[in-house]
Amino acid sequence: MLKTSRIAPDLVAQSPISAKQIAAGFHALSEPLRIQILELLREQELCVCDLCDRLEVSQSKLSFHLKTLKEAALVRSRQEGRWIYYSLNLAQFLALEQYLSDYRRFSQILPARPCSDAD
Amino acid sequence: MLKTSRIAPDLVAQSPISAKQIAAGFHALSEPLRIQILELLREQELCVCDLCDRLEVSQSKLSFHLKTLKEAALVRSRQEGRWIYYSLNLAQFLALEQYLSDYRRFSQILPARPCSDAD
DNA sequence: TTGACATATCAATTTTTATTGATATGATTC
DNA sequence: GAATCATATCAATAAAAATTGATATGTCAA
Repeated sequence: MLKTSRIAPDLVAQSPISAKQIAAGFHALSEPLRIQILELLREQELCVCDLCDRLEVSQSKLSFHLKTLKEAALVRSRQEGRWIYYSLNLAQFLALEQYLSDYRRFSQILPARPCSDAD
Repeated sequence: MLKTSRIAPDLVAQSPISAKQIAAGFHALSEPLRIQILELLREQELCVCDLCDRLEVSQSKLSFHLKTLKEAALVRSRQEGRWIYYSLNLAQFLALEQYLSDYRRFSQILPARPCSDAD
């Protein structure tokens, strides 16, 4: 059985996510650099300059991808003085996870029917 | 608490998925028409001509997107006479779902640290 | 074995996304 | 307020993905 941990209280009871948000979310997850960014943010909140250093990419490039991630709601940002800290928005990860799990849980997978015999 | 159903026996114990497969999977999920295809396949296995009819899209276009989905292992195909039936590959949905759930389950989310103070 | 059908593939084009370098914005320090 | 630093945005270009129409491949039925 899948080892599913309990879900933290601040992650439950999200409003239903739109198809557009779903697509944006998966799109944001489909780029290697963005995945690297997310992996780093798993460990801790980071400011843009730290991400630049660790990933060895230009600031402008990073800014572009952070924007994509933020628009997809996968990350949040927070300003502190002149730094802007980025962190994961786990609620959105959960929303995408649940979208996928619905396939597994609610798909019928009927046996084949003769083609063009559909209702 | 999340209502997680038991996982069917044929879905467990997958070999670890590569980063490339993850990215390809999410990329395949990031396009509206491909999402529509998957939604239709949730209900039943379908041949290309049925999908064409239902989605009102050209055969060549559909073929292109089906290839993307297949390369991402989200769907399978099976030939029967001159028809090719497509169906969901739920194991891959599960793999992506688990990739996402690891974020939720194993991310630390430490409080901010002063920028550039990293080890 | 010919003709019709289902699907895949290809080449050309269009559209979308990403990269780059330069500049703008806004906060901080002197 | 001038200089500096962190970050965002912009315009131009490059690269990747999608669309289209045409053609190829393989199956079936007559």
